[in-house]
Amino acid sequence: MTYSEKDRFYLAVDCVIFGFDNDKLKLLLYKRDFEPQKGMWSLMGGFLRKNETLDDAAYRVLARITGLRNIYLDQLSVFSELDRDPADRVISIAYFALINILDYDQELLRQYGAQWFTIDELPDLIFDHYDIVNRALRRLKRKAKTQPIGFELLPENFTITQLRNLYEAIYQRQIEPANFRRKIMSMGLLNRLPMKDKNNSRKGAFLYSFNKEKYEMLTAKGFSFDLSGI
Amino acid sequence: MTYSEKDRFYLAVDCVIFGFDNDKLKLLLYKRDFEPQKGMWSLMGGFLRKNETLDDAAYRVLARITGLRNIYLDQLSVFSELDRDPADRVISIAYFALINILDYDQELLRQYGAQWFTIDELPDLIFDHYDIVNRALRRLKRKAKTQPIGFELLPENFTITQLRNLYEAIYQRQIEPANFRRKIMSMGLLNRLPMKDKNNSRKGAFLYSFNKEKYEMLTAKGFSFDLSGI
DNA sequence: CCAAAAGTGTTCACGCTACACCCATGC
DNA sequence: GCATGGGTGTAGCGTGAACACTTTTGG
Repeated sequence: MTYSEKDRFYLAVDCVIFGFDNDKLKLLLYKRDFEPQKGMWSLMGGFLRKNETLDDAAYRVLARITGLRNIYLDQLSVFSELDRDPADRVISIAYFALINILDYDQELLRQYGAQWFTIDELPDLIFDHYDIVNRALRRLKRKAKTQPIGFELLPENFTITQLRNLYEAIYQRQIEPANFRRKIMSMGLLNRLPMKDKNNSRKGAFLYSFNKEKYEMLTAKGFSFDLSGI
Repeated sequence: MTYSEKDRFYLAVDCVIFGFDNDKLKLLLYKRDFEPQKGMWSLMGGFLRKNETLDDAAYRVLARITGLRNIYLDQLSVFSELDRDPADRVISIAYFALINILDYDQELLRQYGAQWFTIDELPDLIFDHYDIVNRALRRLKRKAKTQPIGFELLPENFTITQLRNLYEAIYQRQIEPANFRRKIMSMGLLNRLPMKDKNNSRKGAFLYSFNKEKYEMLTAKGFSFDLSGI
């Protein structure tokens, strides 16, 4: 081999999996099932294998715990501190994933000892996983302003109020309902459905779905999703 | 070792090195000095070693070609396609670096066959390095709006016009001089020096330096650098 | 005095903010 | 008919865009 004299390393992917439940942003964690630190809470992860890319590995890990494919997944960054894993040198590529919390496979979660935690009530995590989560949160906040990734966290159909609650959870502050509604509607990316959700009011709130095709069409024409001024 | 049955991989860092020369954004490339593709233009790179972090490796690579330390350096992303390097599976962590083009060590550059290229007149590059450059450019455009990284590309002292030329090069469009000046001055991050630069006008333009201490102080108080509305 | 770049003033339009107000409906 | 969340109207303010204008000084 050309590079045979060079060092080689173990590579892992670790996934920060976000979900949104009513009005709280949540994180999916699981109890690590091998040494070291077996039994501690951890991000869902796994080692990279010879014949897959890092994205492949991340999707594999996610599918294993959630049973889901076609999840929103984004590479976050690499963590390579020498002693981040006390057992051996492992370089971790962190990913962050957004999933609709209602979609996951309950049975799989139980099997893996996985659990959803509210973002500001996290347990202790192994290694540098807490740093990774913080970085993922920063990334989520940044990206949610300029890309329509929020919809990945909601069910197919949602009310404007639900959407606003999601952004309030991400940015941890109140958003003026009237202005938020106008802003999001003015982009013309939501399809209004003929049904109303009457769980929260007598009047009922219209349900909407995100028009991904229109978003892609507009994006190709130079449109940019932008909620920075909310 | 705990993980002995797992696969291990070669890891490389590749650095996208930006510089700014008068009114053009430039990239530092070098002629690859080992097989495969020896003699082709390439990003400056190297393999990760056992006892260093990825950041260490990137600084080592940069110091080798430029002779500089204390360079602005930022992790970009990981490239792990199976066949990106035809010789063997190598996973590359791309970095992007910003340097003041006047600072570099000419002798080292000559020694390594390195050369500055204008960003829109790049030669053919090995492997996926062109993709890496494109990603770095996008990152630079994004980051320059919300962080004062432009100053890394300029000499210690600069005129407002030079600063504007830099942003025009990054965003590849004209910026209204009057509005740019007001915007940048309103942040209060520039120290005006008692000297004028008379190279470009009879009247002369005041030189300024970036007040990093003040930036950090303001940032701690919640201030955000923001040129998004330029 | 004049050219040419540095730097200032001013108007306009647009978009966010804040808050008042109307709407629909189950009880 | 009234309480409740859904949804609309609107005045005011801040800021970017555009461009006219003033300043400085070497030739």
